[in-house]
Amino acid sequence: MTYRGCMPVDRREAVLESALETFARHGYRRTSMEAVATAARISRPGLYFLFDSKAVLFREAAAHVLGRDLAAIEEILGDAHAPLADRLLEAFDRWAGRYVGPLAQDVPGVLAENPGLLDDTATNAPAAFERLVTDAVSPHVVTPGAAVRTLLSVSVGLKHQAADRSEYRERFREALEVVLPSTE
Amino acid sequence: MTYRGCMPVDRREAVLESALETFARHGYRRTSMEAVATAARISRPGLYFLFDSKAVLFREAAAHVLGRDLAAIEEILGDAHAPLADRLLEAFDRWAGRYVGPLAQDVPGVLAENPGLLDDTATNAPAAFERLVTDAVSPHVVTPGAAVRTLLSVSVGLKHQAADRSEYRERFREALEVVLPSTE
DNA sequence: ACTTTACATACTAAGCAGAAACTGTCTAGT
DNA sequence: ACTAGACAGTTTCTGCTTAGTATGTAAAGT
Repeated sequence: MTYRGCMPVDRREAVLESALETFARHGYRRTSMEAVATAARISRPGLYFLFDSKAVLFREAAAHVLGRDLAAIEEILGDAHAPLADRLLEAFDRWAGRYVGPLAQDVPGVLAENPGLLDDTATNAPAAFERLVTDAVSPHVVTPGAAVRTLLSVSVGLKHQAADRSEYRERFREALEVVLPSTE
Repeated sequence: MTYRGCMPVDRREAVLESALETFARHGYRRTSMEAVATAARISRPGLYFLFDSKAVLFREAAAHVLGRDLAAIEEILGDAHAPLADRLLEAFDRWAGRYVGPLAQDVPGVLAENPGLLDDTATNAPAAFERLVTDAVSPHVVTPGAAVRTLLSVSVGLKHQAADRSEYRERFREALEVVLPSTE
């Protein structure tokens, strides 16, 4: 967006990513700016130089990471060469599967627990994801809306049922075979 | 089991049902034996006459209610006249849908929060439900296991997504249409 | 087959003061 | 374009005391 710095890779982005990681690990409230600064290898006043407050930092970190994920998902789904089921599996894995399991840090969790801190980008991200998936599914299925809503429910359910990411992927692939009747 | 009383309807059963209702409303820990006794319209020492301890009462209440539910579900699914989708909708509604929403008391919740208090009947109830559903689905579907596991994931997901029971039912019916390709 | 009353023991919730930690800011330095 | 250090004001945590409540048992009654 605007000019921000002199580093080869924008420093703000690196800080945003490590910040959300830290927030996700311990929760928003229990994560101190000191901890975020240490994880980003800068000083705490330096962190306040980059972001006006803890709330702003969290808001921007959430928007940044969700934006990245949605962009990656859009690219995955746009690759018309791959089979639809494969694209959907990778899209849902990126959206939800990678956050499944006790080892994974729960990014969606920390976002859900602090809805008041999020901006429109973050709030609308789930709807944006649903639209991306619907667009990808539409050409292949008779009732895309119902199919996508069902897949979203499966994903939410698996997030609670699956013990880890690989189980999420296995079970979601199975669901895709059930929901997409021999597409292709 | 042993001889228990003189009432036309076994008093223990009435107590068990009102007890689980009370436990579900406030949680196990925060429900006093006094509250259970009052809800059952007996005295607290009278409650101890019927059940040796609070833990035993909870265990038996859970087993009793789950047994009732599974019996009702078995009957619903066994009615071969009704279309499969209708039977499945009613079965899942009874198993999960009726507990969706802020007004509903969360029986599954209080069971999940106190796993150490449950006996085998209660612990095995989810597996028993899955078997009942699988048996009902098997004659109509090529991959019954996958279809049932998917429906279970949808149900878990909807429990978190749906605002109330009627939304659960609508969305689950939609999922049934997606999963069961024009059965019948 | 229960009820009422009562009791010992254990747990838990409430309040509260002191300690600690956190946020946001500032200054001085490089 | 930052770092180091420090500071005021506020929020959170900790340990403690005390009061309230819960469990399980028992006695006596109907």
